Amino acid sequence: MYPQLISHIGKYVQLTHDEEQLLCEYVELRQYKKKAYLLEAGKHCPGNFFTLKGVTRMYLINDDLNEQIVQFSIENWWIADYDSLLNKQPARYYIQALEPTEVLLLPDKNVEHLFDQIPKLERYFRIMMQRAYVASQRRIGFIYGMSDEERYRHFLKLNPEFVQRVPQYMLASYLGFTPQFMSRIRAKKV
Amino acid sequence: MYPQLISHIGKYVQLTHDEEQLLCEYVELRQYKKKAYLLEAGKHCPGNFFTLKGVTRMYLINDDLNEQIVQFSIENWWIADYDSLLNKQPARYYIQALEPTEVLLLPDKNVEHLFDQIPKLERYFRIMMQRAYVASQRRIGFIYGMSDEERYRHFLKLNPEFVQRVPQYMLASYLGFTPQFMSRIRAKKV
DNA sequence: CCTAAAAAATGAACCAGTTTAAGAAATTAA
DNA sequence: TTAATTTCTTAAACTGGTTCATTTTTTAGG
Repeated sequence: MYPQLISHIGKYVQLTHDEEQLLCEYVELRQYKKKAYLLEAGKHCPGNFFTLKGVTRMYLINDDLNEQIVQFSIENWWIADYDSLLNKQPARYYIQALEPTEVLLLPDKNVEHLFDQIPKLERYFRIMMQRAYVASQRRIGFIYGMSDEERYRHFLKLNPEFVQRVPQYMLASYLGFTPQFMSRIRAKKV
Repeated sequence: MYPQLISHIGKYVQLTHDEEQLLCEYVELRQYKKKAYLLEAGKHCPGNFFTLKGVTRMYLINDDLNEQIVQFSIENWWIADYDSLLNKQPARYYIQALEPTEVLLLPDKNVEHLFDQIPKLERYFRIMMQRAYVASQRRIGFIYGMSDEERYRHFLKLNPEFVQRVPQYMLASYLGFTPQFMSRIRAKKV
């Protein structure tokens, strides 16, 4: 049993004890060292990862051969290349552990069969997808509505823990500007 | 019965005739003149809109008091302020008809009861949310991976119909730059 | 069909953020 | 504990895209 997962799901839908049991048999515990890859571009995404402990980043290599981070995940977040899962195609993204990391993998294989057995899980994942979508829409709003500097300060205010856990140049990549520019902003802070 | 909706759903899940019937009783046909609002910021989003005919834009007013378009919808797309729906809070966005537009409203009220009666609908909307999320993630990738000019040309190539149907300054707003800059790009095309 | 209003185009001055380059500081591995 | 590597900082020159002001074209309605 994985109480951390069960309790997260419990915030959205009420599973019976049997359903919890069934789900926990279905998921798979995986551990990664720092810098290890949960997923590499070109491979098929094996399923949906729930972070128990640690931090990961999801990124792609863009046309200029730079790494562009699209998302981080920390404890109690789901992360996956949903494009790869939905359209059964090779992943575009890398997912990499930035600390020693422990995740639960919900394999995509037969997942619809699992959902047939536990329809409440389908609701749970509908809500997770909706939340992810809303977060992503908000991010687009921030990108267009704020200057890079405002967006940096805003991110800092909302996610102070984060800044301790990931190197600054990765934050710069996530926020869409250069480490040099970030350094300039930080120097200004006085 | 609304065959256009039923056939769209049919691409993802198989409903029985009774289920189709039940769903169609649940949705509500609405018609809007050009420039009419399906939703205004500050009000609660009444539910999920499925476009039968026409075009709408979804936008917010940013800190500089400019309209920032976050999304368009055309035939067979769902559109809503999912943040408002999910968190039962007033909408941040406006949704406005750009042509005479006909939509089906799936009211949010009791929608979970409807999903209990037709669990396959929950799967359908999970998939819709996942698709929307993927699209939104891709858009963030484009924003960071391409210059404004590249993004404009890329959008044109993928959505040629669109350019005929919406004024250019709205496209510029959606793509995140000024109408003046867009004009410059277009002039260059020779 | 004509006019007022809305949308699109143009040009010049300007600025937020990039690029390039070099060095300093902090981590990591051995 | 040192060498190697990764991360952070600083500064000057540069550029993609904005702003402001004006003109031209298109659209809608009486």
